[in-house]
Amino acid sequence: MVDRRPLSKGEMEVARALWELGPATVREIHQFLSENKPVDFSTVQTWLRRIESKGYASSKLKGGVRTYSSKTKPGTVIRETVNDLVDRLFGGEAMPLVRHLVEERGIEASELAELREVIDRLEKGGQKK
Amino acid sequence: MVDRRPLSKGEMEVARALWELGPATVREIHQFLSENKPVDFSTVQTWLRRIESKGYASSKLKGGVRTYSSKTKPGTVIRETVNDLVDRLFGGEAMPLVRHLVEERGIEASELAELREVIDRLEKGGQKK
DNA sequence: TTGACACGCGTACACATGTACGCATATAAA
DNA sequence: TTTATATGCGTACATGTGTACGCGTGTCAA
Repeated sequence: MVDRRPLSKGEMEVARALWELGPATVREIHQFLSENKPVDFSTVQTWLRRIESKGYASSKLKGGVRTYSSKTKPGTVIRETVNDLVDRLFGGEAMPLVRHLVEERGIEASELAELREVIDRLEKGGQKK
Repeated sequence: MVDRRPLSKGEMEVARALWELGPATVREIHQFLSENKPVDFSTVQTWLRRIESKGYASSKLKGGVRTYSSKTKPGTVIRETVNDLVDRLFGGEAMPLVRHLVEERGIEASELAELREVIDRLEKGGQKK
C-alpha cells in the first residue's frame, strides 16, 4: 500500500485512457480523450505530469516524445475510489449502492442473468477472502 | 433539474448528516460528525454555509442559533454523484461497478438474497426505464 | 542545412476546497 | 445587570484542480 494522493476527476479520465491504451504518448492520450469532448493538449500534458508525480504512472522520454505507462492496475484505483465513495455516501454500506445501481441505472437483461450467477457463486463459495 | 454545483467530499459528509438528523443546528451536525473523526466547529459551519450557497440546503436563524434543513433528497444527490462516478471510472457502464461491489466488498448473505429478489422483480417487470 | 512544425516543460492563474482564527453579539447563569 | 460562554459571520490562507500560454528545443522533410 503506497497511499498515494487520490486522483482528481480529470486525472482519473487520463488514467482510464492509460489503462485502455497501454503505454502511450501524450498525443495518443489526447486524441483518445478528444473523441468524447475536446480538451487542450497542454491540459492532458499537465494531467499526465500530475498523475506521474502522484505515483500512478511513470514515463520516459525517447526521441523527443514522452511516453507514459501506468504503474497501477485499474482494480486498485477503482477499489480505492469506490471505497471512498461508499464510505462518504453510504456510511460504508455497499448494499445501498448496489441496490441503487441495479434499480436506477439500466442493467441489461443479460447482465442481470450474469449478476445472478455471481450471486450464486458467492453463496455457494461461502465467505470468500 | 437545478444543476447545482457538485458537493465536495466534506460537504457531502455534512449533507449526509443533515439527511440523517433532519433539520439541525451547526452544533448538532458538528457533534454527529465528531463521533467518527474530530472536525473543527468552524469547519462544519463553513461547509454548511457552502452547502446552502450551492442550493442544497436552507437555514434560518432563531434565537441566535442557525438551523439548517436539507432542500434535496438523498436519492437525488446520490444519483448525481454515482452517475458521475460511473461515467468517469467505468465509461458509463454500471455493471462493472456492480460486479466490483458484489465481489469485492462484503455483501451479507441476507443481502445477496435480497439482491436476487430485486433482480427477479426487474426481470419480471420488463424494462423499467 | 534550413525551415516548419511538434513537443516538453516551466509557469501562471482563477476558482475550489479544507481548515480555522477572531471579533462582535446573543444567551444563559449568577 | 454583570459576566462567562456559545454562536454567527467575515475573513483568510495553503493546497488542489482545471485550464492553458509561450519559449526553447528536438525532429523531419525539402
